[in-house]
Amino acid sequence: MIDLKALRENPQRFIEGCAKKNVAVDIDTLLKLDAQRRALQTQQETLRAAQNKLSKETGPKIGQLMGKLKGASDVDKPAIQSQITEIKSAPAKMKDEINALESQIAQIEPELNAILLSVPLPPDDDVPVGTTADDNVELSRWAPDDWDWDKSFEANKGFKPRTHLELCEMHNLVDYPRGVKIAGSRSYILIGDAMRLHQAILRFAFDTMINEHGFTPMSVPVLVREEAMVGTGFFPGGRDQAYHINETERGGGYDMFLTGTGEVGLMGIHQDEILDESKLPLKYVTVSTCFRREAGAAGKDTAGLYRIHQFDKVEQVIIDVADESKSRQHHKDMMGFVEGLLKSLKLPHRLLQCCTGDLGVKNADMIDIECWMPGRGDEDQSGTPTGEFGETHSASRLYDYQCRRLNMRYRPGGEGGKGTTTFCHSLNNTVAASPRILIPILEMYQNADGSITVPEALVPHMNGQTKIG
RNA sequence: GGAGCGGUGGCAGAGCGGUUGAAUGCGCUGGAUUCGAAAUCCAGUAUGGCCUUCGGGUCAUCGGGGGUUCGAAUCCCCCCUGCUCCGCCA
Repeated sequence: MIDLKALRENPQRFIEGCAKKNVAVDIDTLLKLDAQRRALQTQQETLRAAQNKLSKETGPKIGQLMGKLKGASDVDKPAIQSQITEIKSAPAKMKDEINALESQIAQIEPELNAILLSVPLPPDDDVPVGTTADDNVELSRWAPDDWDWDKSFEANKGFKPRTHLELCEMHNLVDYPRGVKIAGSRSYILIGDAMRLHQAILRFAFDTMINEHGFTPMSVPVLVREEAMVGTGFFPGGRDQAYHINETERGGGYDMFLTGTGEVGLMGIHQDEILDESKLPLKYVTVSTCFRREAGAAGKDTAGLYRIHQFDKVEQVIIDVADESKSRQHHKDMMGFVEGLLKSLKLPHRLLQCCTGDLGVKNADMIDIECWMPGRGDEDQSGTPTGEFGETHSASRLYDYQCRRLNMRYRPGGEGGKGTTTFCHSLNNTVAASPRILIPILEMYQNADGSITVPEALVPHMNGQTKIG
């Protein structure tokens, strides 16, 4: 959520932000509703103040008269009674006026809040303006010494690549038909060494974050309330993408949603809290199962392990003080952790600066990390795929957008400090999402005979196994 | 699933229809005392919104929502949540 005050002071910044992000939000209506509400609120509060003052005076009077009434003779009672009625009538009349104003405010608020929640965080000025993923800009790329970007897979390795689909079939690593039988389209079953490899990469990524980068490991809920989805910024915009469990109809007090990323659980931990500044930054890592409906992706990436409804992901999150330069540094650090991981796996990859149109509502900046996947992309004349980058990671810098929604704050100056409470900044980045990351691993580590070498870094997590097939 | 008891400020914990935004204690901040410290004493110490001539004013908030009342932390209803006991399951 953006700061309504900031919007009032500089609406142009947000209007431009919407344009850059290619998001249509009616800022004018929002400002109009906000002005209306404030005017009504001021009126109402003035009346309330008068009412409060009055009832402070009438309270004791009524008490006195009530006492009198008890001891009064039947002759005097009606007179006292009418006095009480009269005293009561003045605040009662004000109450009607206040209620009328309140119902006017209540009429405005739902629309105002709905618009406010959908106003995107303006992108940072150094994010290139663009409309689609085609406008994203490559920042850098890395490959091990034995990989030449200018050459095809075959020229690099001396044999034609098999796609991960072919490799999985060859070694009986994935069972799609049975996955679909159980759970419908985009479902799969990882078998044997594929499941071991899946667990190995997750464990390797998780351990690296904990042991080398000082992140605190967490297990968080993946089945959450709507509040957590709204708080983290996935709702209302991404409602279609989440699985919805209708508990209300079954007698529950609220519905539940399956999270599409561990970010929701991690960020939800400190919702509504005022954090101790001396304990910041908080660095959390989780491994969790992620659920995505992939609505609107019909027909896209239907084959293989690329776009699936359920997967597991190691996710990192950093929560720190509201300081742009610190946020920027964390962002770099978090990408550095991932690059370190990919380098130790010897996976060719690149950093891709997402353009404004590809950022999503909640990010000021987002950088994707894409791994080279030899089995993707167009085919050459001989029917061999020419390879393509595929997104495997996404690093987001959100400033206070998420923490404002989550009401997550800290007090500058520490406990007992004099500063006013301030919304924290938050960032998140994938560490490893599997099985998608298995695609580049299987394809890059395949040998001429179709066997797959286990990446050295993962061997310890595969009980010493060095080869598949 | 049934029964009972709870949810109050950073924490602990009173209040159970009328100057109670809330006693008291702890913690924290400032000051006094001291060569310094401990101890003691004094003062201050919730969050958010709106208005502001920037001195302040004002409204809301005692788990959440609704209701009763001139007036609700306090009474009623619904929901969330914690604990204890019983049942059920592992």
